[in-house]
Amino acid sequence: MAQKRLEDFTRTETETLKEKEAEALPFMEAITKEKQKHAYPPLAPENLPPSHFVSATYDGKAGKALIKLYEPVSGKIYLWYDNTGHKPYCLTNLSPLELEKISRLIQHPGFDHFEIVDKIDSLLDKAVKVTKIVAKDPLAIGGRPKGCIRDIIPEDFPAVAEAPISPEQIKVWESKIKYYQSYIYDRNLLPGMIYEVKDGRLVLKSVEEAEKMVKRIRETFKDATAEELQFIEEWARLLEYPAPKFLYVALDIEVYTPVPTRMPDSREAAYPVVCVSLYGSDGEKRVLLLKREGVREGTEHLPADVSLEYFDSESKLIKAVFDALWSYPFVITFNGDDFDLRYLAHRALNHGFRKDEVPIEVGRRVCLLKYGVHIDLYKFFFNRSIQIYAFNNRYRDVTLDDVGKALIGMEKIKLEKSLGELTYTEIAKYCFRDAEITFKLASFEDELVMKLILVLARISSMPMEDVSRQGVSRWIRNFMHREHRKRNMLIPNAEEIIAAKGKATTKAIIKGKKYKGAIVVEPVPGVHFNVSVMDFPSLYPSIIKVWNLGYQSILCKHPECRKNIIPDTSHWVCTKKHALESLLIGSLRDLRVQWYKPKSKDKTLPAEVRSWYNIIQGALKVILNASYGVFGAETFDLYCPPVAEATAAIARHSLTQILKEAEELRIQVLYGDTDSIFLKNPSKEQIEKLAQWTEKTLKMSLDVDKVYRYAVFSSRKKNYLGVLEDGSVDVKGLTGKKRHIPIFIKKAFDEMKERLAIVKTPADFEKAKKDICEIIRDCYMRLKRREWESLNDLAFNVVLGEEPEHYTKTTPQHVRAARILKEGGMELKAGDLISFVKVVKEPHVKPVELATKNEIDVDKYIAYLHSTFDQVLDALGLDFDEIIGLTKLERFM
DNA sequence: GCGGACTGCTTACCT
DNA sequence: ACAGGTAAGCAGTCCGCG
Repeated sequence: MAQKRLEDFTRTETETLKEKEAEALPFMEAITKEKQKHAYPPLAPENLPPSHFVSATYDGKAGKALIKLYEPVSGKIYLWYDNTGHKPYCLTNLSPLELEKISRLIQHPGFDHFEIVDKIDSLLDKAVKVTKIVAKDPLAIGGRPKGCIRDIIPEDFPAVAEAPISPEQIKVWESKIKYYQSYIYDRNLLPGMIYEVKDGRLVLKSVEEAEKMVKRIRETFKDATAEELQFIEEWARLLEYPAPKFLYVALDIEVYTPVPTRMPDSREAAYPVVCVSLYGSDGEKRVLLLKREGVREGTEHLPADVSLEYFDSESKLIKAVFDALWSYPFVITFNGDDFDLRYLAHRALNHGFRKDEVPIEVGRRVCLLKYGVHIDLYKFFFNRSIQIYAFNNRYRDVTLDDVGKALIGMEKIKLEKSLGELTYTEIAKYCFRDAEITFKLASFEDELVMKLILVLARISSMPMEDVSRQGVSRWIRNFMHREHRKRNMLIPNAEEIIAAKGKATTKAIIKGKKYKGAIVVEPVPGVHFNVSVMDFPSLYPSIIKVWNLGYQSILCKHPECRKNIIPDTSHWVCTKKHALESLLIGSLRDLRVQWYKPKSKDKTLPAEVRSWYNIIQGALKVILNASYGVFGAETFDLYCPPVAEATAAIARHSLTQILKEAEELRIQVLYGDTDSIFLKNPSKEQIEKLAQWTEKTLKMSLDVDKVYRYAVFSSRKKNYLGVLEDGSVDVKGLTGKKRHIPIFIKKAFDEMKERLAIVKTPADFEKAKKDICEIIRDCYMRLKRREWESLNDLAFNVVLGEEPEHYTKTTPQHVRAARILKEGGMELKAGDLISFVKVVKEPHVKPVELATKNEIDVDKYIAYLHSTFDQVLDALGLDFDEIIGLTKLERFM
C-alpha cells in the first residue's frame, strides 16, 4: 500500500514537473531570440551601472531566483540570476535522524539535504536548534495540492516515530514563504533600492547625498535609544534614497463583440482586437487599428502627435503591440490582469503565436511580463487603504472614469453607439483617451503613483508588481518576516501564537466582533463657537511603541513581568525585551511624525524634496493606519488578539484620562472619538497644561489638530459639522454627505453648507437660519411640484455588496432593483452600483432607467429630506415641519 | 388580519 | 483579507388585540 502511494506520487510528480517545464517561460531561448530581434540584452552584464531592483521571481527553468534591475539611463531592464547557490527550504523541530525515517521525504524528487541550524524562538525567548530541510525546487516544499514536503512530515512521521507522537507536536516553519521573498530576506536584498553588478555580484550602491540625510535624521532623534536608532536609521535609508525617472507605456485595448452589452471573455478571446492605444512616457503616442469591412474613416481629429497605424491583419497588429511590451520596462494598464493583457495573450495563441513570442506570462489572477514590470492600476486603486489614506477618498468608484475624474480631472469619452457602429477615428479617439487617462494616473504629480509603489516596495521588501496588487497586511507581514530573518528569529506559525497567547478577553459592543474597541464621547448638542480639537498623533502606533506591544512581549514567560498590567485588562507586557513590532512600528511612527510630515510642509525646502517627502509620509500613513488592525485580523500571519485588544484598551484608558484631566482644568469637552477631544473655547494656558500633563503622565503627545470657528453637534455620535477659520467646512457622518443619497437632496444640503461657511459670529446665525429655511422650503416645493431636471437627480446609488442571488435573509431595496435589471438582461455582480428611485406602486423601487416621472413617490423623498436636514436643524433650534409650513395640527393629519 | 415594537441585515460612514 | 463603533433605513418577525 505504501509502495503504491509512492508510485502514485512519483508519477504525478514527474508529470507535473514536465508540465511545468513545458509551461515555464523559456527565458533563455526567448532572450536569445529577442536579443537578435530587438538588440537589447536583458541579461545583466558582468558589470552593470546603478540600477533599481524593481522585481524578483523564481525562474523554474533555471531553478534560480531572478531579479529584474531597471537601469534608468538606458531605460532598460536587466535580468540578474542568482549565482550564490541559494536554495529553498523550510524548518522543523524533528531531527535529521527522525526525518530520515520518512521515506516519502527522503525519496522526494525535490529533496536535497538537511542542516542543523540555530534559531531564536521568540515565543519562548530562548535559543533553539532546528532542522533546515533544503530542497531543489520551491514547489517541493509547498505550493502543490498534494505530496509537498511540508505536508508529508506531519502526515507520515507519527507512523515511524519511536514514541507515540501527535501531528500537532510536529512543527514545520517558514514553509509558506514565497521562494523569492525568502531569497530576498536571506540575502539582505532591498527591493526598490539601487544596485550595481560588479564582476557578476549584486552590490548595493551607496548614494552619498542620501547617506548624509540618514545621518542628519539620526541626529534629529536625540532622545532615542541605541536600539531605536538602529531601526530609525534602517528605515531612513530605505526612504531617503532617490527614485529613478520611470520609462513606461500605458496600454488599452478595444475588442469587437457581437453582443455590445457583454464584456468579452478574456480567457476565450473569441473576438478580434480592433484597436490598441499606447501612450509612452518617452512621448510615443500610437493608436493601432485593425482594418475591417464596412468601417468608415470618420471625421474625428486626434492630437497631431498621435500616430494612427492601420493593420490589415490582427496578427500583425498584435505583433506590433508585443514589440512594445518587449521593449518598455514598465507597462501600465487599468485592469490589464483580468482583461487587456490576458486577452492579448490568449488572442495571440488563438492566432498561432508560439508561447515564446508572447511577452505576457498569464497567471491565474495576474498577468506579468517576461521582460518588464506590469502595474495594473485597477488593483492598486482598488486597495482600500490606498483609496482612503493615500488619496483621502477622493475617488469613490474604482473605475477609470471616476478615478480619472477625481485625480487628474479627465474622464472617459461617453459612447452613444456600440463599438461595432463606430468609425475608425471614433474608436481611436475613445481608446486613446483610455490610454491617456491610464498614463496620466501613473504620471501625475511627478509620477506620484509610481514612486508610492516604489516606496512601498522598499518598506515591505516586495517586488513592485506584488506591492501594487496586494493589501496592506501583506506589506506589513513581509517587513516583519524580513526583520525576523535578519535577527535569526524563527517565524512562528499562527496556531502557535494563538496557543501561547490565547484569544481576546474583553466583550465587544458590536455583536460578532472579537473584542472591545474605542470610546466615543456623547456629544453636547448645539452650536458652539471657538472649538479646539486636540488629538494624539498616530495614537495606536504610539501605544504599540510606548507599551512595548507585540506577540512576543504580551503575556510573556517571565514571572517578573506579570506585574506590568495593561489598564482595564488582565494582560501583562514584557519589561525585559523589546518586541520587534513595537520597535518597527514605533520607529516608523516617529519618522513620520517628527521628520517626514513636517518636512513635507516645509516651504524652505525645494518643491521636489517636499513632494518626495509627501509621498513618503503618505506611504507611512497607509502602513501606520493598519499597523494595529492587522493584529486583530485572523488572516494576518502574526495574528495576536491580545495585542490588538491591549492596544484598544490602552487607547480607551488614555482618552478617559484626558477627559478627566480636562475636567480638572475646567475645560468643557464637547465631544471626542477614539483619539480626539473637542474643547469649547479653551484658553491657551488650558491647552498648554493639558498637553504637558499628557506628555508627562501618558508619555504621548497631544496636539491641537484644528480650531473650528464654530461646530454644530446633534445628539448623534460621529455626526457633526465644523467651520474652520478659513471658511472651509468639515462635514462628518451626516447623511447629506453620504454617497448613496439622491443628488437632488445633496444639492440642497450643499447649499446649506455654503451658507453656514460664511457665518462668523453668533449674530450672523439669525440671518443664516432664515436662508437655510428658504433652501429647505424651496427644495420641498420643487419636490411637491415634481420639478426636477432629470430622474437621475432622484436616484439612490447603493453598492451591491454581494452577488444579487446571494441575499437570502432579506431583500434590501437596491437588491430588488438589481433583480429587476437582471430580468431585463443586465449583467450584475458584487461591487456594482445600483441606481434606483422610490415609486408609489409595489415593490416601491424601480431602477432609474426604467422609471417615469409620475410614478415617483414624492412623500418618501420628502421624508428623506426631512431626516437628512434634521441632523443639523436639531442643533440650530429649527423644525422641519414648521419650515415647510405645516402647523402643529396638520402634522397629525 | 393588522399594526406597533422589536431584531437583524445592509450600507455608509468615523477614528 | 487591518480593526471596532455609530447611524439610518428597511425587511422580517413576534405579539397583542374581544
